[in-house]
Amino acid sequence: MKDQEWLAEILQVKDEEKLTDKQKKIIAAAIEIFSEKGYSASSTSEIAKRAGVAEGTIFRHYKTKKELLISIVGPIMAKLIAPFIIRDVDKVLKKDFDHFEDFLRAMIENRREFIKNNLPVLKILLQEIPFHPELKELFMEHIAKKLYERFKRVVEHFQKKGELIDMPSNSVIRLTASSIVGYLLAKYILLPDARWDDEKEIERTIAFIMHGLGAKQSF
Amino acid sequence: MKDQEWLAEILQVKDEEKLTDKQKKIIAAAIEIFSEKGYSASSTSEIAKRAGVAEGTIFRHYKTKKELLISIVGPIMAKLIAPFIIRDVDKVLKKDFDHFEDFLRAMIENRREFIKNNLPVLKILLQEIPFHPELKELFMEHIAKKLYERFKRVVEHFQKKGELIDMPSNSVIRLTASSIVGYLLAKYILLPDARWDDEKEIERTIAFIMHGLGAKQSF
DNA sequence: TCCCAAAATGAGTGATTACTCACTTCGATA
DNA sequence: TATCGAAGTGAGTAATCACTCATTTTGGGA
Repeated sequence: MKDQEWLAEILQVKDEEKLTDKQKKIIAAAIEIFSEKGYSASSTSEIAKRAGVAEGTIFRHYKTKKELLISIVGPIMAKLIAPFIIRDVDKVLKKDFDHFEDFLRAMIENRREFIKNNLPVLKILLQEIPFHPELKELFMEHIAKKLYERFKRVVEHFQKKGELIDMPSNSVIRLTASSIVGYLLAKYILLPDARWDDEKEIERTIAFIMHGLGAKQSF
Repeated sequence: MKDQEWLAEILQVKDEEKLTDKQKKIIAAAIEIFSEKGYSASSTSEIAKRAGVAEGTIFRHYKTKKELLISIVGPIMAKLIAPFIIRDVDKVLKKDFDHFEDFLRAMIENRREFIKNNLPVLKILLQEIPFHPELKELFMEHIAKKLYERFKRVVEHFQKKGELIDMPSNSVIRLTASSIVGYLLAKYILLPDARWDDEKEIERTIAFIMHGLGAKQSF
């Protein structure tokens, strides 16, 4: 783990709780080990050892191992959609962006830093969601649903403006999200060691989406 | 587990080994439990119990738990690229497909059934690849690399034909794969319970790719 | 300096883990 | 039908698991 900016970021979320020095070390160690071996294959004894802490200290602050997982992975979900909540999307639509293209560019730029800084935690989230129904519901109900609703309004706004193709918004969202998530997944997970000309790749991705969904033709 | 066509499919690969009845039950149980709880959280005792077999029987056929995992997940990789190996891609290009579009359609159609029948095993593969270097290398070296090479030749073929945009083949592949994998992931993993008008969604996806990468303009 | 609640400790708990092995059962062949 | 290697068994093993708790250490206010 060369880079530990994510620690600062996740701790910032939890600052209100005034964490002990050892608590911070526990969280840091847990993130490292969970993302290296997966939640189930990680033992509390190993986390304690890497944190330089007695095993009992972990259970003083977290009743169970799963509570430790959720305390790590929960806060990241809120931050994931924060920029879509804080500024109301309607205002964003009417003032800031003349074109869908600009909206996409701003969104990618906005979330890129966040993803880079929180990569290990996002990896854990992605890995564990299928196996923890509480996590899945937390994500689906409070994150995916809201993200979907807001994105849908953006899409329909630009469809009415005649900028986007006349296609069910579900499909527009799926195709747009696939392209963007595909880029992020390739860059950060599949081929993290490859050389990436990020600016060009992002522009290619945006151009691809706009040509694919532009309102030149109908289906 | 309503549908168990995948059992027939994976056993078909292993037929040469003349598996015992109990061996088949072990494999079936292991696939179910691995895909339900993940490899690490699955115990050999539970697998034995669900297979209706003594725990020792598992270790008569597989030295370790990990060997059982690999015996399940390994063969599926070969089948994943089989259609790209059996018929040489060059012949496919020169005879069967006049347009990139037709190639995409045939590829999606071809792999759809396979993915449907092998979903639990593919889920296990996807989940466990990050944590098992042997698996990762097996996949990267023998599957991803070959798939990439062949796909690259297809893309460059249609670029020379003037059908595809003048863009680095890496980016063309990334954008195409994102769109297709995005559709399959959404249909089978993210929203398996939603109603899908598959024919329309596939046509939308292909049209999206062709408009996005068609040779009308250059970058 | 004393005090005390919160923080931290680490030996100890029973349960569960992957895996072993001496033994029994099975089934094809001679 | 007798034989023999492979298939199957299940009690047993040491190690490790998440978690507990009586006890000690710590740090800030009086």
